[in-house]
Amino acid sequence: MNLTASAGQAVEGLVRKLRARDVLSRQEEEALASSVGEVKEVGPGRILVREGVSLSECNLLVEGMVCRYKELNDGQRQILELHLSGDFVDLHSFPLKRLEHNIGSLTPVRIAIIPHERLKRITEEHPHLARMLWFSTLLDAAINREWILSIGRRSALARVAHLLSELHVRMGIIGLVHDRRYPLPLTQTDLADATGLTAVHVNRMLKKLRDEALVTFRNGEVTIHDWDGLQGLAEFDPTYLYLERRPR
Amino acid sequence: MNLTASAGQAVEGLVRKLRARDVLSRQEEEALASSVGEVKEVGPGRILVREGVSLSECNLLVEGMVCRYKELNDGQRQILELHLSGDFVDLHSFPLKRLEHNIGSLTPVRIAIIPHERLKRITEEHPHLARMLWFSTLLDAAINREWILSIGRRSALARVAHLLSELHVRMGIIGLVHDRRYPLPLTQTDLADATGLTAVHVNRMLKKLRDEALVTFRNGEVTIHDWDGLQGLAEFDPTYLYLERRPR
DNA sequence: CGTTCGATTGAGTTATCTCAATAGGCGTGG
DNA sequence: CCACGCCTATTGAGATAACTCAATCGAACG
Repeated sequence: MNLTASAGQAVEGLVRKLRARDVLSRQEEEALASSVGEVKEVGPGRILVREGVSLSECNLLVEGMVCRYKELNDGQRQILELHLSGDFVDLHSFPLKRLEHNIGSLTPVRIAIIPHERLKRITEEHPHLARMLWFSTLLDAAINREWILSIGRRSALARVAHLLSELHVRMGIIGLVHDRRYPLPLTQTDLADATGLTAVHVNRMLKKLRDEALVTFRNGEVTIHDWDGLQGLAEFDPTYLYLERRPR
Repeated sequence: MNLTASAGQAVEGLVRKLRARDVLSRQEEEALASSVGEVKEVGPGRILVREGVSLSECNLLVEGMVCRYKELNDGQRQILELHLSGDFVDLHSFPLKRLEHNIGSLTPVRIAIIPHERLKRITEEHPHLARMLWFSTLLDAAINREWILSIGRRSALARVAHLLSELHVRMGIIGLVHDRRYPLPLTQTDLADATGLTAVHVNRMLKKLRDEALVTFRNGEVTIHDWDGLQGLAEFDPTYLYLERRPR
């Protein structure tokens, strides 16, 4: 059936992400796919979820890139996390019922909508799958914590290097790294808002990373020249991404 | 029965925390209490959970204060979150199976141990309670995100003010604020590690907050002199603590 | 009563920011 | 097809928030 096929496609990225960490049964995959409601397309630079609004459905990112962010009164923005295809961007709105931050699209995106009602049923009928979904929200929290360390204690250069390293690994998982390159449709201002720096300073750090032949970020594409050197500089250790498969 | 009584006491703080946000049935409370295994006491400055170690139980903080933290190679430390009585400190180890950061005691603490096996049973037999536990891990994530904003974009003064504000509210929930004062058994170095600053600079910021008659932190105690002024300076808005009770 | 740890303060340093100017790329409309 | 305007990237120069180093002081502790 057509609808099922597209629902299957919609959850494909998520399924791959979960399977990288644990065993997902056929029934569980079906339960996920059958939970997908509408699939919609949204342009870049749009707010997908606004802070404080009462929610009754979640957004699964099928294609494109989105970010979560908060702003201060003077207009300063802080990006809290970047999301790639397959990320269940605001799954946490299911237990929380609202978000305390915004979610915005950075590129044109395709989004699968999953009603909270369906998720509730999953927690009742598929406890193991529910635990995996729980896990995936905690993976976001682990990324949040690594960013706290990064912004709080790493130098500007290491912060940028760390972010590009994290994205390299996460892009790799979803098959978007080819020949040590991956797409990164961000401006230097976005990068600054993600690292707690200024756009001007990010520019200088990128130049330095380029000059030291570690990475290049240009024209929306990142090229890794020296992965070991980059990881070393950033003190990047991917264990916080919980990539090993679980025992059992 | 004696054991039940002490288990009831052990989960009391958590129960209060959950009840501040949703309805918790008698059976659910019992299910929680009956999940408590050992209750143990640990001295200050000890590591309760070490990063990377495979885990099969969680720690519920009954009394005292603990923190999660990470360190860089050069010894710089970043505190990721502070936990108070009633916090289910490493509930996230249930889905994650290991942590990517350390958990250390800041004071003498009393800890209730809850085996993962019991939690698994809760997810199978008490889906609503399981969702509340999920919620409580996401509350930590919300705090993490607010810290990212704070460290990334607030001034040093506002960062310290924000942290003292957050703790004021959280201490209030568990009944530890009396007469605009609450206990805070941290050194200025700890505060620095939580805010991504230097101990020296934290000292100066504390002096400034004192001089401006906003807050005083001295002898392990915080006194709020001007709550509105403090909140204003910090741009502190407690909605990220999800304190409203859920509809239904 | 010496030792240690945390708090405090001064003085000089530096990483990062701010302001500002220039240049490149790209879309739109004449 | 060119010209204009806008957005992003780049670079220089000067400003400043936060850091480092270092000395003093007080309280706790054995």
